[in-house]
Amino acid sequence: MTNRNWADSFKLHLRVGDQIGLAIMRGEFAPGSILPTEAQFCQTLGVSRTAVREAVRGLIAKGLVEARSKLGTRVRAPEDWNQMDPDVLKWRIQLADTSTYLEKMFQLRNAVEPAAAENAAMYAREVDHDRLSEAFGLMEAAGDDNAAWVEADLAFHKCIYIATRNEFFWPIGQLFEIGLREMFSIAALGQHRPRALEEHRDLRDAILRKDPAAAREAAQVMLGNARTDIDIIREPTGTKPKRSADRAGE
Amino acid sequence: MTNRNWADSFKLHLRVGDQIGLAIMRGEFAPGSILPTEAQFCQTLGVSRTAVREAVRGLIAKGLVEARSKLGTRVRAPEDWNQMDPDVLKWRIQLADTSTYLEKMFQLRNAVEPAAAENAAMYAREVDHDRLSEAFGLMEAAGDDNAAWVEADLAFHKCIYIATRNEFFWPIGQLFEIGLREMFSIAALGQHRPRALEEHRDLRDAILRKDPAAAREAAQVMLGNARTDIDIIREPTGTKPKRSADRAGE
DNA sequence: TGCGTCGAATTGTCATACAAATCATAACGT
DNA sequence: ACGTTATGATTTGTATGACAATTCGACGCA
Repeated sequence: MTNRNWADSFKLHLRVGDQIGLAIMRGEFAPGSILPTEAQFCQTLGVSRTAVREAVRGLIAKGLVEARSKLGTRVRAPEDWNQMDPDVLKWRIQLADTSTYLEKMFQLRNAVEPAAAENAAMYAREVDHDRLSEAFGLMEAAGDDNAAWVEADLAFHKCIYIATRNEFFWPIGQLFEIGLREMFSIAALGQHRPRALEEHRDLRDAILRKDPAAAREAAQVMLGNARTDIDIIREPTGTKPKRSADRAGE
Repeated sequence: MTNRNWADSFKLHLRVGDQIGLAIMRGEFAPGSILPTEAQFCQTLGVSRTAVREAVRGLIAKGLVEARSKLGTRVRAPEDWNQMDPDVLKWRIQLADTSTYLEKMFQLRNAVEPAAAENAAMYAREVDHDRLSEAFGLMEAAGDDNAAWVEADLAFHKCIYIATRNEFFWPIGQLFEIGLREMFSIAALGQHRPRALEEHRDLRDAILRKDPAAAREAAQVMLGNARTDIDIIREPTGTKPKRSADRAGE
């Protein structure tokens, strides 16, 4: 079920969409400008017009471009294209400077996640409690397996967002999930893990006993520490995560 | 041609996408199930396969469905489809119960908007200040023109989100903009407007003088008042939702 | 029973043709 | 000379038909 490259490798129109979308976000086609005609893309990329058109349909759906007869397909303003889209996000990560990206993501996360925890404490149902406990169990069981720990961590936070029973929180959790997963292949938070585990336990307990204030508090503590951990990573002194993403921008 | 009610989207594939997307969100096609084949849609809707395919491309881009050979196009789980997409949002609004929708939106808004104001106070550039002042000027100048006031109000808040200089805040502002605009066609003005104008002025001033704490405070005050007005709407006494629509825009 | 093979169904891609929209330009009338 | 209208050209939109790729299911065979 976790096929990620499936979208990239197969389906021609998705590959084409990837190419064009990335080119747009790279600034190769400036906002407001008209990008090459379908026919030109056909020739450039060596594919049929159908493929190009279907790719462009995807970009239209993501708000990156708008197409009108005779005028051509125009690149829309960056404020208009829908930043939460997984693909848009993926392209952004491939191009962004890692540190500022992290900074911005945490700005939003600091705003949202405590509120999400609060709402989760208020509105979570039993199935949410079960899933949250299960995810926490996976974190406990992760041991030295970094990959497992990261996955469990992400699952834990996703549970919180879903437990809010508010669909509008989901995509934000998704944003962090995608961002963090893309950015760190393996996180280097090893020495902080016992403390992080305790913080997660506090948050889980607060949600389970339906204590919104405590949940908010626990989330804030957790985020504060996570933020400093990130700052540690950003220092060139410690172990550096593999930074494969930010190179694509050059 | 089957449905003549949708005059906004000329393009056939967009109308088709609207129909199918709405049907999916209406639960007509359950998550995990396979929806009718392209050929069947062609016959049902009386359009060519091209139109259906391009419509489905849009739905794929929005995460609503995934298509694989022979298996058909499967409806993905609701957590997977990308809730921030303007169209998805629009469909949701058309189907949602208004009061719970408002409630959920404000849960998120309470979390995000004070933080956005804080960030705007810190990171706004001159062009942002100008645009914010301009939008506020439009609000002042709106007078008795309700439509103008609502538009100016939405523009004002959009300015704040953009002034954060954090792309991840944008789509959330977009969410509110779309939601409020779709929900209330044109709002009747409330007697709250003078107070609302003052609150907006406070917020603007705090951002202009780069005072994050004050900006956060001002946003919270404004949201608190808007929230209570919303609560009035939710009274089952049959009060018209239109009454407080303009307050909801804050 | 277990296995491979083949066929059918469905999406994926291609090619072509024409329709619709719209901009540029030329022709026309006043 | 100027504005208006007709015409044409260009680009996207839609339709249609064909074939490829993939995969499920059923049949036949050992």
